Amino acid sequence: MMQTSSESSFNETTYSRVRDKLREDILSGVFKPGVRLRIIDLSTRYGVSQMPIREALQQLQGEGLVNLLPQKGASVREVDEKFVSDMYDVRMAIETMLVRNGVPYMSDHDYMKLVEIEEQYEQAVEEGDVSLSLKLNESFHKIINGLAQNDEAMRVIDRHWGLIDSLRHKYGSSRVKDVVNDHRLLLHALKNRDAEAAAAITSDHVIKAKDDLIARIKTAGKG
Amino acid sequence: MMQTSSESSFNETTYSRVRDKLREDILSGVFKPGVRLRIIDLSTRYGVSQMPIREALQQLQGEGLVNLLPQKGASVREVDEKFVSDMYDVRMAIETMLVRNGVPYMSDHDYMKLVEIEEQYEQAVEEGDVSLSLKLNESFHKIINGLAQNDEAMRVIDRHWGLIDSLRHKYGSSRVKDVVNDHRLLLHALKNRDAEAAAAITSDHVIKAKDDLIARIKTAGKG
DNA sequence: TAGTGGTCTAGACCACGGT
DNA sequence: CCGTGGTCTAGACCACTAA
Repeated sequence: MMQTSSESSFNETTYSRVRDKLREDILSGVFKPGVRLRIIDLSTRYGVSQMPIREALQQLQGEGLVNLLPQKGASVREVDEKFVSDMYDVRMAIETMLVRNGVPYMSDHDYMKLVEIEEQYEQAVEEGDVSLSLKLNESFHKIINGLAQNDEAMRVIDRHWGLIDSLRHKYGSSRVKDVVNDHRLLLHALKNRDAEAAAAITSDHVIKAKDDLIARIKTAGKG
Repeated sequence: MMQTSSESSFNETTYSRVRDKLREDILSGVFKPGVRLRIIDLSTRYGVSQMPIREALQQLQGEGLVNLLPQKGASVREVDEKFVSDMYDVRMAIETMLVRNGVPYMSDHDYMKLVEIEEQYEQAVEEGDVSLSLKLNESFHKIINGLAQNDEAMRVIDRHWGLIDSLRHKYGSSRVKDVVNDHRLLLHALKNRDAEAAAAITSDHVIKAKDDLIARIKTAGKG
């Protein structure tokens, strides 16, 4: 059997393809939190031998999506309330730092871009386009986080966020109105180049998002 | 050839052994930042075949110690001034959050343990035992960071810290006196269960440590 | 168009857990 | 003490690079 011959995507290895597909399968709920991931099963599922599967699992462990125990096997990361809370606290800490450090580097062009995205975001909210609004919201925060040019910090919050983000899609949000308000406050602080105010608003914003998601998970669990 | 037969350490796989040895070799300077890591070389060096080496490299990439490019190979992570600065900013953000969240959970026993470690620390400093003082300093901060019980946050700051820590050993510190003072201030805030004061002191403490290390790297580079 | 070196497969090895 | 399934080895395969 040839290895990567058939329809070989350019500059893409087998393990990276498996990793991306497996990540997608986990985040879309094909493999739910806690389930065992048997290498042989995955091997037949993705049509490759065992080693590329293992490499993919190693990498997904690095992303926090998978638990991997020597001689024991792999399982999808459990996400409980505490995990969600801990992750949001990490995000809060880092985003607050990033906005505080980033404000001095913000150009007028950056600011105008933010205003533009916020307008599109509010329109998407108005029209009830949940998918688009989540995407625009992500762009909004990504631009702000990027101002400080701290690649390590960006990697930390990008890396372990997949599972949380899938929960946000699943449970939605009950505070879109409030989010819009937070964004406007933040834009106002940014316009004034007020780093401390922007940091305080960001901190508050993330904590409210955390409390909202956890509340929704709780009620869903009871329902 | 048997695989893990000779002197098989209990419950330890080949890749984990290679990973630990390779990490040690990187942090101790056997493989310096930027150097290429050839799988075949490592394969002969550690006396195993190529796959365990690759798995070890995948994991070390997850720890940020190694860069890994598909079809290109691996290299030891470059550490420049910006990397050090970025990592310290991440640490500052997370430790500040941890101490703020942790203070309400601190028991009297925790506090007494901290006082005890600080006494040992100051004595080690007095005696000029650098290795011991670094170790005690680590214990001190680990206890404080652990109060909030945020495993994810702990993982983030533990994970990518190896390279920075090796720099601290290499370049030392010019502010041991100042560190002792910071610790005492911090203990005082903790005694009063003043989370905000403790957070402010922590933030300041980490930033000073960053500036000190970077200054030392700079002067060493010029010297 | 070699040569170098990363990647994949197949099968053997063996740790662990249930019988 | 056997079955299941994770792990390792050897060698083949092939992507990239330098002439």
